[in-house]
Amino acid sequence: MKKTDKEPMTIGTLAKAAGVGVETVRFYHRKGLLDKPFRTSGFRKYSESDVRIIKFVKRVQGLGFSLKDAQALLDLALCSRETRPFIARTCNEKIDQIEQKIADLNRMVGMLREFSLICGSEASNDSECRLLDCFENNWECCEK
Amino acid sequence: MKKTDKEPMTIGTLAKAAGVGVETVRFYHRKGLLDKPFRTSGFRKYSESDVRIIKFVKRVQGLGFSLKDAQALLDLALCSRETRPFIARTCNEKIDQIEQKIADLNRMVGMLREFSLICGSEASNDSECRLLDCFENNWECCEK
DNA sequence: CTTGACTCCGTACTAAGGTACGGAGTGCAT
DNA sequence: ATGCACTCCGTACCTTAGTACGGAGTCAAG
Repeated sequence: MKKTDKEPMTIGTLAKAAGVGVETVRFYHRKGLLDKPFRTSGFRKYSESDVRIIKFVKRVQGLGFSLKDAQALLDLALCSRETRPFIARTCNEKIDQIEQKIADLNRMVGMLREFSLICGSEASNDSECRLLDCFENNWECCEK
Repeated sequence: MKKTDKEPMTIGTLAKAAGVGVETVRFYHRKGLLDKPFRTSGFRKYSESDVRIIKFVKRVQGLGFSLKDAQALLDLALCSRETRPFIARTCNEKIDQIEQKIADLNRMVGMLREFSLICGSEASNDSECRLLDCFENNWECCEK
């Protein structure tokens, strides 16, 4: 165990480690995504776990979820006998949400593939092909 | 062919048909998602194809894409010999993007399931289990 | 030929998620 | 002990994607 690993960071170091701006960290405090930090003479002090929280948030966000969603996921992070039922329910809701999204994205990819095959290939003729029409026909377009 | 199908609509009729507000239609004009419409004595006149464009945009948006993305998709909506290579490339980029997102979401669901199993079940002990840790370890958490 | 619903336009506002500014205090290296 | 980088705080500003406002013009039914 190296001593340097456990040394508290200032906001700038944290921001750099997490790949965000200092202002973003302050913003996350305002939004309650990060707890009120310890301070030494006014300066906020952070640990590795704060880096992890920010990276987590950024990842969740990158998948198309809001900060509020990220917060909900963070909130179910710790389990105990009391929180278990709530956690189970929240997890299942999240899972349903995500699976819905996956299904939509899969339909979207299928449609794009179809479109690419028909409209992007040299073999195709000059007939107009509208992406729009594909969407309309329940994503089962371009068949003819 | 019924005559009524081809009658031009006013902005309010279009908005209702597409399930958006009148102001949204005007906004889409400003953003260039809808072309400058024909006008009869000042009033914009729309056709069914405008309804389709708006529905398309809304659908694409619902999948987590921006209006800019929607516009790009609209732009490649018509294919011809000249546009084919560009269309194929754009489609494939989009497909890659989406598949990446799907893969991430699948990992996310897997992790949530695991978490739900371990932390949400009555059988589990009181040990701390952090969703965060799961995310960190390449989403292959909670195995033990 | 009036009345009510609809449309016109520019401008302002909202909410989310930051990003920037500016004056003051702090910490540390020279 | 003096700089310079870093931090503090509140406030203002930015973008995206709309939503609302308000005064004026228009259409169409009675």
